Amino acid sequence: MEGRAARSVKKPAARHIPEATVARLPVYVRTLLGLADEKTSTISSERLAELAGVNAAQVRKDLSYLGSYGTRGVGYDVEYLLFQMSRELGLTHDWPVIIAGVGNLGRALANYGGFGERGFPVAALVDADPKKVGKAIGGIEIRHVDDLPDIVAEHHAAIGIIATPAAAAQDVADRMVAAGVSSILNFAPAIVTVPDGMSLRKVDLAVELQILSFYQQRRTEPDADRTVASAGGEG
Amino acid sequence: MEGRAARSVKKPAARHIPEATVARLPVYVRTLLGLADEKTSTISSERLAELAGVNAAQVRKDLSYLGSYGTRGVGYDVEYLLFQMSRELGLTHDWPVIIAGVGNLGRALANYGGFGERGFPVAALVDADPKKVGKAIGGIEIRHVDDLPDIVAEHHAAIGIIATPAAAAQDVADRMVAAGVSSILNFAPAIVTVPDGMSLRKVDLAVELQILSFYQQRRTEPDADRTVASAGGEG
DNA sequence: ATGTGTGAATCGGTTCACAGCC
DNA sequence: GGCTGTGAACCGATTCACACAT
Repeated sequence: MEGRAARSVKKPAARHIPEATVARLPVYVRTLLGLADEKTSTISSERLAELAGVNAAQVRKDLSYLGSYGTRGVGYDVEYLLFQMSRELGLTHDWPVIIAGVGNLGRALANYGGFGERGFPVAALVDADPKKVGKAIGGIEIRHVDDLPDIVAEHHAAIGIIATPAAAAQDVADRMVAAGVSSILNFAPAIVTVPDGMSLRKVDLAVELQILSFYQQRRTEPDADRTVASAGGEG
Repeated sequence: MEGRAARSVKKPAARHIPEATVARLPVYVRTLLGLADEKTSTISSERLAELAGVNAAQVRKDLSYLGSYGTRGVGYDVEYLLFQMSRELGLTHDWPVIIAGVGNLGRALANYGGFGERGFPVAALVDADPKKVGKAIGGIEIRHVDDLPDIVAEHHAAIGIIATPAAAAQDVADRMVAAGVSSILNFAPAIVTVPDGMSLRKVDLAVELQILSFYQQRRTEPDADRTVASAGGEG
């Protein structure tokens, strides 16, 4: 860690914030928003840690990457911290997103209002099926995936959401990238790759359940003896 | 999420699988299923790594936690590996899940057919609002959250999905645990805690977008940051 | 010759513990 | 006294590199 600037040559790049910390910042923001509502003006790392479900030292270290925004002996100013974190996360303005794939999952995501409420309005829906084009879901018209370049330009969209079947995911990702999208959230159960410099995150709902299933399995079947009432095939 | 030792003396961790490995197993399974379809009979760690989007050494190490299922100089037998991994993950039978909260998100998840297709049929929907009780979504009747104990017993459900508003999440989690659920997937934008020995995973869609927003922000807004000069120091 | 299985090295991240400031 | 900010210790996970099996 190069906390203090040395006389040696150093990259002028902006502070590097560990990825794990970045992933927690939104949780802190959410927590602070709740606190701001109830007029709490300052908060200690200990209390924030408790509310955010992490360790207090973690909170302090995480916040220290943003700068020294706390006051020793006092804590952090809620409003100020919120402002700094929102700015850092780029939450000072909306980010229109484009959802590709209007099958079950895409429809579900389009109908789910939670994106818009939290600063990520769904700007457009695209699908490869001409029969779906022209229809609308949740008030947003479905357009053809070939129009992606226009749509991206039109809405200044930088973030794309992939909700297509697995087989189409990589192709759609490529088209999104070509159209100018540089951040992708992939819900399709497939590995997609993007060029260097782009961001890619994935959420696979079934995988989450399978992970739970692993531990559940171990809990209910301590020694491969008791089987849950079901098909029970065992080799 | 620690495996409890059986009655024997402390078993020296012969079977402990790192959490990070567990999280990748479902991806391997998915990949292998695709390979099995196209009649590939054996696969090398290198090829599997490529398809699963990870490093080859990682694949070998991960698989070695399950046992020595590969053949040196040859690779892994796809079918056999698939069988072993499915068994380990508890995917040899279905796991009925219960979704709590029938707002936008819950409706979206209930309508999304992907859970059932992949071994996690939605056994029941519950909500606290009496006006919603009795209605159905995606063919599944909505029942009152007070009935959770009955519903859990009835369906032998071990996994619960929380899709309520943030404010209700902890209460619902507590009720699920009391009703006998021991694995929870939380979609509500709130921190929930469960007793030791239970599993809890969270998926926050807005948080995923906010993480993307962070990197997007840095990409679009070049430096705009003060210089790191030796005179500055901190504070 | 090929590709697994695994100790050893490495890396990133978490937690500890305390110096420094209010 | 109270609480932040951060080096240092620690811990888990990833990657390397090579012995070993086929």
